[in-house]
Amino acid sequence: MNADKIPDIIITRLPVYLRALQHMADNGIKNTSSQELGESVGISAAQIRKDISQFGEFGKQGTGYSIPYLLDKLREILKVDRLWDVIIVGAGDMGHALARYQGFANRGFNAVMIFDNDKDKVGQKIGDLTIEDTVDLIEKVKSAGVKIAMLTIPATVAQDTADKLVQAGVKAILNYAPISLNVPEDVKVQYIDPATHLQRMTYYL
Amino acid sequence: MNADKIPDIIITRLPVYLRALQHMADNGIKNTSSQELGESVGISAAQIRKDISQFGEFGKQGTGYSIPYLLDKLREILKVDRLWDVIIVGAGDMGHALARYQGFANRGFNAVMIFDNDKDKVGQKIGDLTIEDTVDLIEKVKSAGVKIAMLTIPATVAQDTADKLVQAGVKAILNYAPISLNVPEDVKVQYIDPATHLQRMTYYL
DNA sequence: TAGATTGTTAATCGATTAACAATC
DNA sequence: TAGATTGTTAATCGATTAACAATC
Repeated sequence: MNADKIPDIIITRLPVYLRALQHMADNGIKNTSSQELGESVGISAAQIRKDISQFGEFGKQGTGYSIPYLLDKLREILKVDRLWDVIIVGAGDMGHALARYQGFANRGFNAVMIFDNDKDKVGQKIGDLTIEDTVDLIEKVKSAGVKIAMLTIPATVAQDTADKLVQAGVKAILNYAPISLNVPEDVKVQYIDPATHLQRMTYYL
Repeated sequence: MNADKIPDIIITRLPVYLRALQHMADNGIKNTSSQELGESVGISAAQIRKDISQFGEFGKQGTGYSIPYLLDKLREILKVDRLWDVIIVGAGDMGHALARYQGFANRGFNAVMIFDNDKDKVGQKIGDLTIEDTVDLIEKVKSAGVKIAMLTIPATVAQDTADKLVQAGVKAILNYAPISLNVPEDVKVQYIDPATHLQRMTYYL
């Protein structure tokens, strides 16, 4: 294991490798090469080898990588060899979709609470979850020790709510609100904004 | 206007600038500086100036950028100074959420069709749209000339469906299915996978 | 005018690629 | 063994930052 600081850009690629390897494993494939993995994710073989080798020697000359072994290692590196509790803030259409999303459990995540500030929604059930009042967010998240939140609320209240999440001890925010958030250095934010993503492609049309 | 090839990474940042500037404009702010814009999106002032200057001289020494003017220019560059028709493939929770999403219209996009291969869903209404049968996708998309699609279907059928989209003439795919897609060079793909995004943050927890 | 801020250059920094010895 | 493929080095390529003349 290398003790140096790993570049952020490498960390962003590892989940993509993990996903592709999981897909191969699901199809009963036991081994792969940097070449093959690279083709499946659209990244050069050299870069795949370089990225993976930052964390140890997980391959074998001549035969490549054992998929189950590499899966184990990547999950360990990304710390998804466990189940993280996650909260959802905002019970609109997107919050509903996330609360019902089946793809989290086998990738390391478990939605444990959903909040909304609309009193009419509080108490309603979405799947296993009951919508809770946002006024209780800080207290409940803090005492449950949840570190990860998904934000699906209007842009107008997103910064305020992010501040509350930070107060509650949240360290990772997946932000669906179409606005940039300002958070302390030790809090990570990832952005999902469909319009922004679409606008990254229209330039080329 | 610079005729050189603009690096892809610059194009990915422009929509973020656009979003922040729109936000400022909504608050009645008329001018900004690279410094101020940079702070709001978490990017250095030098980089903002460099990015923007690839396309022309849109600022003024001493006073910075006129927000309405820069908005116009960025929309023109990104080609979102018009309304793009977009289709949704997959009428599950995520497809529903996108079909009802209010944030597209004022950012250059208009959902015009939604498809699903479940015969029980075909004919049902979601907002203004009626769910159509995926078997008709190629024909309908081709004849309507739609160039942009959002894919909210299971990973198992995503590649097949992407191939159909390509056949239908689609050149930009926003892929919500948790799998890497292989498409021709002239087709752009953006990925939105909440589990992948979350896994990019757990490493740091 | 004086102060502020751009657009741009050069320097620095970091990421990607090519190539190959090591070795399974 | 012969063929394949890794991990790693050095070279290349590209992106970011610092600094400042130009100028509003």
